[in-house]
Amino acid sequence: MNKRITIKQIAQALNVSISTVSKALNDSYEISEETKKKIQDYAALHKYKPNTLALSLQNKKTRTIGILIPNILTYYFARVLRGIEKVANEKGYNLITCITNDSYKKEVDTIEMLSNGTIDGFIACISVETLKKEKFDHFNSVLEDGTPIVLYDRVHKDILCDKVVTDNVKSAYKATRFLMRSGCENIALISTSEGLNIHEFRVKGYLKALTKYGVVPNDNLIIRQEGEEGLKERINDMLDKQPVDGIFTIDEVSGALTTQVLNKRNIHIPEAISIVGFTNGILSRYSTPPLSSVNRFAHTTGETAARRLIDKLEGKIDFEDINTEIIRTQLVERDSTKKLFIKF
Amino acid sequence: MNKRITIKQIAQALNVSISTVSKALNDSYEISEETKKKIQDYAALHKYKPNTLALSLQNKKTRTIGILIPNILTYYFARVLRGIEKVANEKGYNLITCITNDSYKKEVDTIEMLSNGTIDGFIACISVETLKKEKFDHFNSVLEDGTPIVLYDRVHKDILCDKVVTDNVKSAYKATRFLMRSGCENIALISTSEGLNIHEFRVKGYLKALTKYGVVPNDNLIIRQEGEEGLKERINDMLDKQPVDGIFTIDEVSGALTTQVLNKRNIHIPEAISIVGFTNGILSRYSTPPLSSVNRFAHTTGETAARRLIDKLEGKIDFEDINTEIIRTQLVERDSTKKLFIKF
DNA sequence: ATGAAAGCGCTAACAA
DNA sequence: TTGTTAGCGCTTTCAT
Repeated sequence: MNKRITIKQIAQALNVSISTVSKALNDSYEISEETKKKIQDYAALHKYKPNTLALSLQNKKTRTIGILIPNILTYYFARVLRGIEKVANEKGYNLITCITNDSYKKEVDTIEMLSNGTIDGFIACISVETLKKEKFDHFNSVLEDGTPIVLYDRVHKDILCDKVVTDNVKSAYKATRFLMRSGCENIALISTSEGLNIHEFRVKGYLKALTKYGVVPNDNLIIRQEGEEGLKERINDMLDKQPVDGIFTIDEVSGALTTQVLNKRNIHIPEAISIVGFTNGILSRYSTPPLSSVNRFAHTTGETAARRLIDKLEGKIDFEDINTEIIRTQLVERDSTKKLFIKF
Repeated sequence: MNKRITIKQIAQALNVSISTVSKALNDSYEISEETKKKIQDYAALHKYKPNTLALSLQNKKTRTIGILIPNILTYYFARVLRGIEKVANEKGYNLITCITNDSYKKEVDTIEMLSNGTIDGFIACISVETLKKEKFDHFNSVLEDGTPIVLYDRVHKDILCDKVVTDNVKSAYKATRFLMRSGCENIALISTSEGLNIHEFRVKGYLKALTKYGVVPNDNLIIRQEGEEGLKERINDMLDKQPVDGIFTIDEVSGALTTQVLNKRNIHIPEAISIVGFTNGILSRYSTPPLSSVNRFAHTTGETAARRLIDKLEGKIDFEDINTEIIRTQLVERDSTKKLFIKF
C-alpha cells in the first residue's frame, strides 16, 4: 500500500544507474539535459520524495531541533514555542516538541530518547522537579556529546550552555515601583508559583523596590504558596486584617484569583486597590478589569533561543562560545492601576 | 567532539565482528554469555545508544507521529495535545508537533515535509484557511500513500479517514436549553469565530433549542463576527436596544469579552443576565464571575485520537476501517447562571 | 558461537 | 555523460 517510490525504482524503470538518478534529481551539471528531464519528469509523475531518514543518516544532520516545554497549558510557554517555530521554519528546521509536565523523569527520558541522532540540538526549559532536585547530569552529558543546548526562562548555573532569560529582579522592581508611583503605600505580594529561583528573584525585586523607597516590608502583606488551593481564603483573610491599596501578583494565576476576590468583595480596582501582574498572558488581558502587567516578550525569547541554536548548528558560532541573553520586559498599563503619578 | 559511539567502533575495540556486537546488544541466544557480557559492559561504559535513524531506515517505521495543531495559543488545542502526548508516551511513540497557524500553505508544507519517512502517521486538525478553501488534496494524497490520519475537532467529509469530534449541535442545544430552563427568555448568541462548519453547528443548536421550546429566533440578538475587533461596541449596542437576559457565547473569547462588557456596565451576572460559554477553558474558569460553560473534554479527544492512530499503526485495526468517534460534552455550572430551574 | 555479506535509501568519490 | 563502489549505523540471513 505504501507507494512511496525510491531512487532505485526510478533507476530500474528508466534503465539508468542509481547515481545518475541521484545526480539528475539534484540537478547536477554532470548529467545531460535530456536524461535529467527524463528522470525528473518520471520522478514528478510518481511523486518521488527523498527519504529524509536516509539523508539524515548520510549527513549526520537531521535539521531537527528537540524542544522541551515544561507545560504547554501555560500561555507563556505556548508563546515561546511560537517564536521558536517561526525561526525554525524560516531556516528550514523541523521541531520535535516534547512536554515534560515539569517532571524530572519525563525530562530525562525525553532527552535520552532524542539523543540518538534524532535531533541536532535542544531548546529547553528546565522542569520544576529537576530544578528542585538540582540534578542536571542529563543536560550535561548531552553537552559533552557535542550536542548544543539553549536553555530558556528557567536556567541554572550548573548547566554551562547558552541561555535566554528574563530579568526577573529588575522587572519585579519596576512593577513594584510603578505601584508606589501611582500612590500605593501598602503593597502586597501574591504568588502561586514557588520553589523556583525565578520566583525568588521576583520577590527580591519587590522587596528591593520597597526598601529603596523607604518602605519597610511587611510579612503580613506577602502571600506565597504553590498552587491555587486555599489562596482565595488567604487573600480574604489578609484584606480583613491589613490595609492594602496595591497588589503585585507575580504570576498569571495569582493575578486572576486576586481579581476574582476583589470583585467579589466589591472592592473597586484600581480606585481602592491597584493590581500589577506578571507575564501578561491571556488572563491579564481578558480579566475584569484588564490587568496592568509586566509583559515578558515570550515570542522574542523563543526567536532568540532558536536563532542562537541554529547559528551554532550551522557553525556560525563556536560550540564553546557560551552566552546568556537577557530579554527585556515592559510594563503594560491597562485598567487595574491608577494613572496618577508621584515623582520620587 | 561528538562522542557518540557506534556498533562498529565497539566491534573494532573488542576485536569481534559487527554482527556479533549487534546480536550481543540485542541479547541474542546465539552469543555466548561471556562475549555478551564483555560487549554489553563495554557498551554501557561508553554509553552506547543505537542510532534511531538507522533503525528507522531499517524497519521502515519511525515510531513517530506527526501532530498538526492550528494554533497552540488556543487552550483547547493545547489540552488536546496533552492527551495525545500522554497516550503516545505510554506506547513509546514520539511526537513531532507542528503549528499551522491556521494557514493552508503552512499545512501543505508541513505535511509535505513530514511525508518522507519521518513519521508513521498523522493526527491533525484542519486549518481554518484550508476549510474555507475546501482543498484537501494534501491530506488525501497522504492517505493514498498508506499513511493513516486521524482528524480531530475540525473535520470534513471529503477527507475519508478516522475522526474524533464534538457534537456541536447537541452541545449548543443543551447550553441554550439550560439558559431557558433557568428562566431566560431573551437569549442572545455571540460569536467571534466564524466561517467554520463547527461554528455553524453551534448556531444551529442554539436555534433548534429556541424553536423547540416555542421561542422565535430574533436576529437582533445574534452577533456573529470573525475576530474580536469591534465586538464590545456591538454588544453594547445590542444591550442598549434589546432586552437581554441570557447570552450563549459560542467560543472562549466572546465569553470573556461579553463578561467584560457586562461588568463594565455594572450589569449583574447572573441576576440580570446569565451567560453560558463554550469550550470551558482557562478564561471561563478565571473570569469574574467564573462562567458556566460547555466542557469539551479536550484531553479525551487527544487520547482517543492517539489511541486510534497507534492501533492502526500496529495493525490492530485495518487501514480501511474508518471510524468517527463523537466525544461527549458536559455543561459545567459555575456562577454565571441562575440555579433556579423551570421544568418544561 | 561467530562472522561475512546484503540491504534499508541516499550521496559522493572515483572510474570509465 | 554515465556508472561503480563504498559508506552512513544497523539488522538479519546465511555461512563457517
